[in-house]
Amino acid sequence: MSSTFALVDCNNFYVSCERVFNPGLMGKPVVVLSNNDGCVIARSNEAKALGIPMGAPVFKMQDVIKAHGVHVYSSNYALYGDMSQRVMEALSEFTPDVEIYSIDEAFLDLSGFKRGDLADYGRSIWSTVRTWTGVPVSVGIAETKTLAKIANRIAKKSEKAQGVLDLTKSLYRDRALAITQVEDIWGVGRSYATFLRSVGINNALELRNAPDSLIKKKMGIPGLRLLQELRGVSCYPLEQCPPPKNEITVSRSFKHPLGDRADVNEAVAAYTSRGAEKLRAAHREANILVVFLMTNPYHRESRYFNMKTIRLPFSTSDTSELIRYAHSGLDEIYREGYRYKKAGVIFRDLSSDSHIQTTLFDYGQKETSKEIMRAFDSINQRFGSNSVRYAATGSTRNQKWKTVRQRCSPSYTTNWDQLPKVS
DNA sequence: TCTGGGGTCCTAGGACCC
DNA sequence: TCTGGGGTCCTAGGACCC
Repeated sequence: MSSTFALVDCNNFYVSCERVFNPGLMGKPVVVLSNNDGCVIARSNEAKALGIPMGAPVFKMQDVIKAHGVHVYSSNYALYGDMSQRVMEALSEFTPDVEIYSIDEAFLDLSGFKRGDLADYGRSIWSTVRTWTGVPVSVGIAETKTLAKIANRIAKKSEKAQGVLDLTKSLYRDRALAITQVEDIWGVGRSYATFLRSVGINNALELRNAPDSLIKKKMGIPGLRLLQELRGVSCYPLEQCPPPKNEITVSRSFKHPLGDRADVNEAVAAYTSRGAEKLRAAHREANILVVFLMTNPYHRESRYFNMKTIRLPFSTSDTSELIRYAHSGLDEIYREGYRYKKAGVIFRDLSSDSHIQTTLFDYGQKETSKEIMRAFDSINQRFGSNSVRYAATGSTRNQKWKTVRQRCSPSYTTNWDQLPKVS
């Protein structure tokens, strides 16, 4: 039996979240910025129409923003994360087989459903999510995830589709593929798109009909899978419980470059501490710690990048231990005389925290460390993150490396003090 | 002056071992 | 003259996704 997937994707998600709590933004150009208010990472349709590209540095867009009164927001992840949960809960009403693919997208397995009813079902999903959460979505339905992506994209853009497109009827499929340019296909990025165009493949239909050997040569196994998916043969099944993480990264750019070792030390300690929290939340421990450091890559002169990989003697998620290793790695890569723009830590080769892998002598110590970490996490959970912190992360008043968010909306749904007020 | 963050998968090449 | 073959582990880098 062939499979059927629906892809439900929130329209301009971050902007839509802002609009739910500030309806005055409806119909107006709105953008949401990345950390440090650096780049544009979400745009309303009106902002797209003004030619503001995805990822554009905001300082380059100042003229357009001023001229058209574009509303600008810092990203408010507490709000978006919470809204995302509400959307996903609404989706789970329609089938238990939901894969949360990203903060604003989910795949639904609709394989058991009758073909003729799919579009109606899609419309029902569309209106339910909108009514329950206020967030507009698009729904694409097809035999594979890749085709569902294509259907979704057309559903979002076409007036006629009204937010829902069912491609399981082969009548429409070839036409849909023909109007989908190669760079808009899931799995085709800039470099593959350039290659495909260079061999005369310009849209998804031409790609589907291309010879396997040609694609395999340049795009490898993933390329072959892509061909199969376009032909309606599903290669990517629904993944409901995501496999355990293999890697955890915490890194940030600094608003202003740092030339002082003490500041970089603090930042690295803070990122390590956050990473250790993520490890414990995922019930994982790290065997490898990587610390890295870089100057501003957009500035040609005096560029520096370096990283140090450290294999830990045994796996751990203990904050103070990890900070010690991160600092010792930093010792080896830190060079005086540079102004650093970004640093980070990566935990690799993660193992489960359920088995204790250490020497007999360390056993008692390990138990103590685990208890301290449990207490640390539960205090922060109860009283808000950073209620207790490690001294190495510096005094909050002087953290020069701290990310800046100057135009942030309130945490309407996750903070009692910031609930929306109706007057 | 001002340019995000966090992931995954795949491939190639070197070191090392038997 | 003729200089093996294969496996594993690691790292780096490239490609993609949101």
